[in-house]
Amino acid sequence: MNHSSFNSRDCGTCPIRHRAVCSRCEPDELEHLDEIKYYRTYEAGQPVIWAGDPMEFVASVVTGIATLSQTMEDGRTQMVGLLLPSDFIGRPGREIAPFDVVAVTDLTLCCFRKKPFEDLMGSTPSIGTRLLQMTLDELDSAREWMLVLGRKTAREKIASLLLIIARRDAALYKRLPADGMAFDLPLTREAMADYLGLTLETVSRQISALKKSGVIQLQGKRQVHIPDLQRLVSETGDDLDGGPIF
Amino acid sequence: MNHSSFNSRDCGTCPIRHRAVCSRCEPDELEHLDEIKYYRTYEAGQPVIWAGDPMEFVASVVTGIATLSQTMEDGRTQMVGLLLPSDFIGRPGREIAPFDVVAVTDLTLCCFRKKPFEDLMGSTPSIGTRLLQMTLDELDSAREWMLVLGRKTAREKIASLLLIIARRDAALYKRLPADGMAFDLPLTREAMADYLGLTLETVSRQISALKKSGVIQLQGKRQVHIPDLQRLVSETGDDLDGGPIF
DNA sequence: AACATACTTTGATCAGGATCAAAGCAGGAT
DNA sequence: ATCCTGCTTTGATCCTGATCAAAGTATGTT
Repeated sequence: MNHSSFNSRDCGTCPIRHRAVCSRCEPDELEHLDEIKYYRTYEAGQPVIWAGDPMEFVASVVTGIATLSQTMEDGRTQMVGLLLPSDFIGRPGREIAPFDVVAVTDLTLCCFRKKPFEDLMGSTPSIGTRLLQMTLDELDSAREWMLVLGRKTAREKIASLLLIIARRDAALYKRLPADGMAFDLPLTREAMADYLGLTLETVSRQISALKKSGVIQLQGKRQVHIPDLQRLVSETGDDLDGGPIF
Repeated sequence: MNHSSFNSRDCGTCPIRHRAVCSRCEPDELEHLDEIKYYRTYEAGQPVIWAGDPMEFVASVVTGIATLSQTMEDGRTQMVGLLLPSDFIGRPGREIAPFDVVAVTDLTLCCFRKKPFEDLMGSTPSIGTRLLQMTLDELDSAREWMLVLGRKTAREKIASLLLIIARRDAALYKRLPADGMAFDLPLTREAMADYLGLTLETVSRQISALKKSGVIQLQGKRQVHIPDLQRLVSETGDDLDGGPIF
C-alpha cells in the first residue's frame, strides 16, 4: 500500500464521494480495505478496459483523466463520460464493462476487487447510499449533456464544455472564480469533438472564433484563460438564472 | 387504496423493479406502505412537475407514458428520458426536480411521500440496492442515448427510437418477437423530434422514407408494423453482434 | 540540424437537416 | 354537415457543420 504518492493536497481536496471508498480518508476501515484494494497507473492513451470485457474491479480516479466512450462499427465515436479525480468507475452487480474506458492523461486508479467490494457494500449501508447519490448525480449530468448534444450549436457546445472543465477544475482545487481564471485543456481537439458530437475541424474553428471574439484567450494550444466567466456562460445558451455557477 | 384499477395482467407483467416499491407486489410490506403511498392520475398533456419545483414525492409509473425533458430559454427542448410503466420518478435526497415531467398519455403514478420513503429505504436495504441497480441501468441507457444524439443520422435516430419502443413494448407484455410485430407509437412527431434532437419535419420525412423502403408499415399515423426486425436493427447503425435484441 | 510524428489550423466545397410555407387529414364540437 | 383544432405531410430554400485537402506547429529522435 504505497500511500507516499499522495500528497496532502490530494487528501485535503478529496471529495466526500471519494471518502466513501478510500481507506486513506476513512482510516477506521483501513485493514479491511487494504486486503481488497490496490493502486494501478496507466499512461496517457492507454486503455483501462474495453466495452464487453469482463471487469473484475471497481475503482475511483485518484489523479489524471479518463474517458468513457462508445464506438460504432464504422468508427464513429461518442464520448459518454469524462472521469475526473474522485469519479467512480464500474458498477457492483455487473460483470461486463458497458463502455470503453481510456486514460487521456497519465492516470492513477484506486481499485477494489469487485467481490469483496460488494460484500463490503452489503455490510456497510453507507457505501451503497453514497454510491446511489453519486450515480444519481451522474445521471443528472448525463441528461444535461443530452441537451448539449441534441440542441446546442457548435459554438454553444464548445462553450459548455469549457465551462464544465472550468467548473470541475475550480471545485477540485477549491479556487474561487476570480474575475478571470485559467486552466489547462486536458483534451485534444479530437477528444473534444468526440465529447461534443462534432468533428475536430469544427472544434478547432469554434475555438478560434471564441478567441477572436475575446471570450477566451489561449497560451499555446492547451492553456485557456477566461477573462469574463459570465461572458462564457452567456455563450452556452444556458439560462443565466440557473443559480450560482460555482 | 384503490387496487381495483389494476387488472391481473398489470401485476403479472410488473417487472422486478416495480416490486421493490409496490405494495401490491410485496404484500408483506402492505400496511407500512399504505400509510405513505397514494395513486395519482394525470391526463395526457398534463405536467406532473416542472424543473425547479420542490418535489415531495417519488413515484413509479403504473400505466401510461411520461417524458423527462429540459427546455432552454429560447424554447429549444430536449427530452432526456422516456418513462414507461415500472419506471421510477424522483430521487431520495433531493428536494428540487431537475427536469420537467409531463404526461404524454393518460398516466397513473404510484406515489410515495418522500420522507417516509427515505425512512423505509433506511430500514430496508434491499430497496436501496434495487434503486441503485435501476439508476445504474438508467445511466447506461442515457449514455447509449448520447451516442444516438451525437453521432447518428436522422434515419438511424428514427430507427433507434422505433426499436427502443418495440423492445420495451415486447418486454412489458412478454410478447415474443414473431417475425413481425406491431405497436402503437405513443409519441407525436414533435415529441419524437424532441427525443431525437431533430425537427418534427425531419421526423416526418424520415418515417415516410422508412415506409417507402419497406422497413416499416403504417396503419394510420400511429400504428406501426415491423415486418422484419433485423431489417430495422440494421437501419439503426448499431452493431448487429451486440447480443440478442430482446 | 534534419526528420518524424502527432496535433492543430485554415481553406474550399458539399450535404444533411433546419427553416419557412402551405396543404392534407382526422377527430371533436356545434 | 360544417367548422375548428391539432397533428402530419410535403415542398422549396437556406445554412450549419461535415468532408476533403493542405499547410502550420510543437515535440521528440537520430
